[in-house]
Amino acid sequence: MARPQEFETTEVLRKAMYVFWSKGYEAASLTDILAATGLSKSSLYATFGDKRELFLAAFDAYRKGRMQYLQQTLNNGQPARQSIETFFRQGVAHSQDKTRVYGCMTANEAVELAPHDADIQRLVAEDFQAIEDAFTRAIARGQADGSISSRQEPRILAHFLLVGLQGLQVMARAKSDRARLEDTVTVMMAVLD
Amino acid sequence: MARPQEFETTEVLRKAMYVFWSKGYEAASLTDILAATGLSKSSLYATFGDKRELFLAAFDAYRKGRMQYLQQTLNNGQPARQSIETFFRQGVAHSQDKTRVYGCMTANEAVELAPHDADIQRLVAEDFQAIEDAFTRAIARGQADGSISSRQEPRILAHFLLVGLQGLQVMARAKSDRARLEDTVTVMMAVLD
DNA sequence: CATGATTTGGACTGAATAGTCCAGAACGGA
DNA sequence: TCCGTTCTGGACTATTCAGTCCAAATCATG
Repeated sequence: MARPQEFETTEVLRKAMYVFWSKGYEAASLTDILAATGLSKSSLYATFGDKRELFLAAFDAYRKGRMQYLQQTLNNGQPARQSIETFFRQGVAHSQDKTRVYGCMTANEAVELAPHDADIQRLVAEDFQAIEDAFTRAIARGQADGSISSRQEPRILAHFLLVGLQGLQVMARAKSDRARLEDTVTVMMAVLD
Repeated sequence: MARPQEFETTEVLRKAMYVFWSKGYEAASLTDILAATGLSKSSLYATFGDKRELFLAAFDAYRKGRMQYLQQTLNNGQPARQSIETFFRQGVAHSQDKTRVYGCMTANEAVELAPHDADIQRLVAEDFQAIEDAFTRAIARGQADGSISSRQEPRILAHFLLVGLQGLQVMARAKSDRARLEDTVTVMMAVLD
């Protein structure tokens, strides 16, 4: 029974997320975020609280979106090995798309904030764990469907893929050469044989 | 024929490097650096120029020191495979040492600065290239001395190790579990077989 | 059309930031 | 001892930062 909000909360959060993802927490000023979202300071503070709270909401949105994409790709109906390879190949392709943000926000925050912020460290660890779990399930499936011939424990292979993924994200963020990243994905996939 | 400096330039640079390495460029304030080095503002500005110049000098010192350590470890007289494994095992061990800075400064700057700073991007790329080159030489040596049985191109294996190294550095910076990192090193080394 | 709840823009604050500058201390050389 | 050069501490500036606050605009409801 009063004036309605002039913006879509989730849309604004998505735009703020891109700013944090692209620039990092410290380098993303409120001015940047206001410009990207088009909100006024009062609206932003009323809706999301302070910068840290906004960041936590944005990081949460990032992780949710990413996990959904990961799950979807790993369960796309193909044999597990191909699903995994598709995920990595698409990641490398995205890393060359100039319209996208380079790298992975979780890896960025692992580097920028985790060492000095216990809350972030926990969130990052949870996200790493979730990625590892998803890989673990995919690998177990691949060992069952015959697409993965390695008999190594799925969890160990999954952690290896997680580490490789983070490495690729760092390289991608530094705008590394695509062909080399592709070669490395090939080497990584061969570990599953 | 005048008053001498009261500090050792290289020692001060080393201390400043640790601040940047630990906190990142943005989060490392001049106040932090002055406290860590014990210098006054005038001395710091007179000796190193502004914050960016100081950072570049510190980053340079980091890369030099790190490359020296890498070369030394990769050429420690053992068969190449063991040299490489020693390098990774020591890296994981260091990542658990609370008196040390977590992670790798090059990986940190790849994440924080490279996407928006062409100079840093170039320095990071050069450093990655230098690491890859060192791995390439070690792998070629290992294929010659029989310790590495994979006949895959040394450069491709080297880039794989580089990506794995960056991934381990990210995980280490987020204080990941040591046992899992060790398992992943084992998987990575198996790629050389 | 009037009321009242809610949003919004923008002025404002206090703290922290990088960087400048200079007066005076400190010291080597004569 | 004195001179001249260099170093050093700290005051100072201008800017940017996150965050607060309130008056005015806005809109659903009656």
